[in-house]
Amino acid sequence: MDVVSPELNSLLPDEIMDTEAIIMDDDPPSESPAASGQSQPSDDSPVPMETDVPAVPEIVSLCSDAPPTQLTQAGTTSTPTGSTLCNTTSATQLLLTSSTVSSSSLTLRPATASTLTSTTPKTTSSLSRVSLTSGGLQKLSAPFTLSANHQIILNKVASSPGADTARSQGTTTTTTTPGGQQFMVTTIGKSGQPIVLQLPHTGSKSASVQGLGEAKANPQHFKVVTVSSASQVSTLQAQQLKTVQIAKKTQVSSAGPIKFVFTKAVNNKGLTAQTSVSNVITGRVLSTSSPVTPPRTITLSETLGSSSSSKIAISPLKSPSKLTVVSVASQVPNSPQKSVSLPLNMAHLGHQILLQQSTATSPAKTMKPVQTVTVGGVGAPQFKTIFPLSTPSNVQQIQVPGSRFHYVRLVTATTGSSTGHAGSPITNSSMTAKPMVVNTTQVRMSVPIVPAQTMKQVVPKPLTSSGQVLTTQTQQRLIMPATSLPQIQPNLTNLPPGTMLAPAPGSGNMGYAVLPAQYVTQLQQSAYVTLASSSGFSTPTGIQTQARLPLNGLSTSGAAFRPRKPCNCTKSQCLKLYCDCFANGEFCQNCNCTNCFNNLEHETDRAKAIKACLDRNPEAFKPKIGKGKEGESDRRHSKGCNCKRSGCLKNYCECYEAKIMCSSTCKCVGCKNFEESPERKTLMHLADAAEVRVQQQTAAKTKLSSQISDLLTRTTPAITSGGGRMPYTFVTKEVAEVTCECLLEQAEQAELNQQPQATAERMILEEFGRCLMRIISSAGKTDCPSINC
DNA sequence: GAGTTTGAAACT
DNA sequence: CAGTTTCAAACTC
Repeated sequence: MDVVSPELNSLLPDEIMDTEAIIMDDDPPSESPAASGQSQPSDDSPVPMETDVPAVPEIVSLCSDAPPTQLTQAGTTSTPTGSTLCNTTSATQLLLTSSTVSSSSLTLRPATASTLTSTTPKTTSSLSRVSLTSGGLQKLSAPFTLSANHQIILNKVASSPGADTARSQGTTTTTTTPGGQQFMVTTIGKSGQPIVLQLPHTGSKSASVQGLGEAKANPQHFKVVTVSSASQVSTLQAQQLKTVQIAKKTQVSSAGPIKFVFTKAVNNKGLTAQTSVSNVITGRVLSTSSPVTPPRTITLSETLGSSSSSKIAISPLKSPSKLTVVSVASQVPNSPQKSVSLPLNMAHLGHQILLQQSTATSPAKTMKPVQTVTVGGVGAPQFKTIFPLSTPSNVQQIQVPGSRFHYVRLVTATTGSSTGHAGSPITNSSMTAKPMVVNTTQVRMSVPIVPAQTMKQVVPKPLTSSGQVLTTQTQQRLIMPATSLPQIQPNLTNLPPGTMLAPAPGSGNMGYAVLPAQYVTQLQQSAYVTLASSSGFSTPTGIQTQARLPLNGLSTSGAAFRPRKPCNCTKSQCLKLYCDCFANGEFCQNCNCTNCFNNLEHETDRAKAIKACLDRNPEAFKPKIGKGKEGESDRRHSKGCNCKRSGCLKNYCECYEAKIMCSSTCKCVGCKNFEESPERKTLMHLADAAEVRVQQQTAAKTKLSSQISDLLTRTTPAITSGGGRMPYTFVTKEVAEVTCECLLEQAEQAELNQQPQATAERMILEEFGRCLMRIISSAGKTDCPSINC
């Protein structure tokens, strides 16, 4: 069974791995009776991450739109398709992402998809259709408990008979459908906390129990994994966001594995009934791919009128892979727009997040383009990543002085109905399980990005039919790096800025492509984008459109970004910090390096290299030039230079190169890079003078160029018109004849006077000079200059 | 453009 | 942690 191993999970940060939020501790018994009966109060206070998201009561449900105090329709456990998670309480919403591949046996029909988010009683009936290939009964085993109200309670305390007892930190429950599908619910993190999944009522299906080992026999697998959490701390409240993902594993079908991403927002603190809920998916999608089919990622997200958004993420990769998807918000139609501030400190998280953002006023059926990108060279491992089709308006570039990176602020294109408030607590709209709205304008997200340049070595592959992204999501998404890379995991926060971990084929748990954020940006600008509308599921007005965007990022506005100097590495394979590209968390592109491994084709090696660098220096990928101590406004080198011979007045010195003074942190010898240094002042003056010279030269060139252009403009018509002719045009046949006569006359004079030959030649030349002068002088006077000897 | 210098990174 | 080696950029000619 391809499940996140406990060892791997144990490496995940607590912020991510903490599944406490799943527990419905705060849920009133009336709201989740089953949960109350099974759950255990958690003494562990959630570890809020450095975010500003107000806390929201933790609610885990498998479908939305449940009235605030009303339990949702309970169903059978037969929906490994994970179709619906009903939010039984107001606080937290489990965002379901379901996916399907059209070519696979796992087919999700529009009608089915529409029911995914339906919270109405119809959900139950429609869910039966939602079941992917198997509509059979589900087997539930301890600690998988099916409550009376059709809630699946995952008691972490209890261990599944078939499960490995060593998994003390979580339990895994496998549920198998009659059709052979198997879906596993595993809780990662702290034990003793049940997870309550409230399922819609399908009526005819009973739960059965199956051990973990049985899953292997099943051709298809669903993996529900509580992957990670992202908590955000605001001045008011803190919120933990967790993700439950279900990955469907097809055995040998043409379609690749299908990943179901369940997103759950975990609230640590209770909120008022009208507090909106924000969902953030920070989990990983565990998927396996068929060895034959190309990677395929399909994301389906939809929001119905009063339902929460559901998403399906299918990413059949060639090998077990992980994809972190962050769902920031969903929309709340038919309800007052409630905003949720989800500041995500990228630096803190060390992740790259693909922000999914909903438009506040758009109907639930509003589609947000989502980009699926397949990258990798020919024959190289292919990667699929879901990217939002971000409009330029959603990204604000931020210039950080001294930073070698460019930052962007993801901005929500909120509409007038959006009522986002900075720092405002989350207003709960989950009482009705409505999609949540995130005002990302408040997202304190700094994602270092890099100029979107054409990838020399890695070119996004055009999507084929298998690489489409179908989405009904109206949210902007952030893809967070997969957090399960053991080697990198301990230092996730120190990954290269904007790094995203993407699944890498054939590398098992190592299979991650550490994508520079800029690459994502580049992909966003260059990759083919498949636009799909969820309305195809919910409304007839929906359209599915595919738009091909230019592959070359240079053709986009992103090309205007800072061009990076190409490296010339020869021995480091561009996997050492010697390489500026690598040190900046960038892929090499348009470089002059040889034997370069700093690309997606060698993502495994690259990941190892990153890990090695982080092991040596956890700060390796952090900007060296940062803010000084508190009170110091000047930038300063975080580590300081160690110059010996340059006097810190050459670009060998990192301080000087960064145009900053050396500080006390420097260990340089003979430093002259300080404020009062006369050498430095001289250099500065020289530099200023040089700059002035350059400017003057530039201006002169510009002026000269302008004059030449003007001259050509003036003279060109003159040649044909006769006015203002070029000088040579005055040397007509007549003029030449006259001139020759003059010269001959001089020769005759010299001969008559018996002048020496030298004198004769001189006389002739002088006459020729005079003739030329006459020609020139008369050029501007008359059209037919007369030359007289 | 080739060769040298330099200092950070990597290694021991 | 210090000393040495490696490396690529900066610099010089």
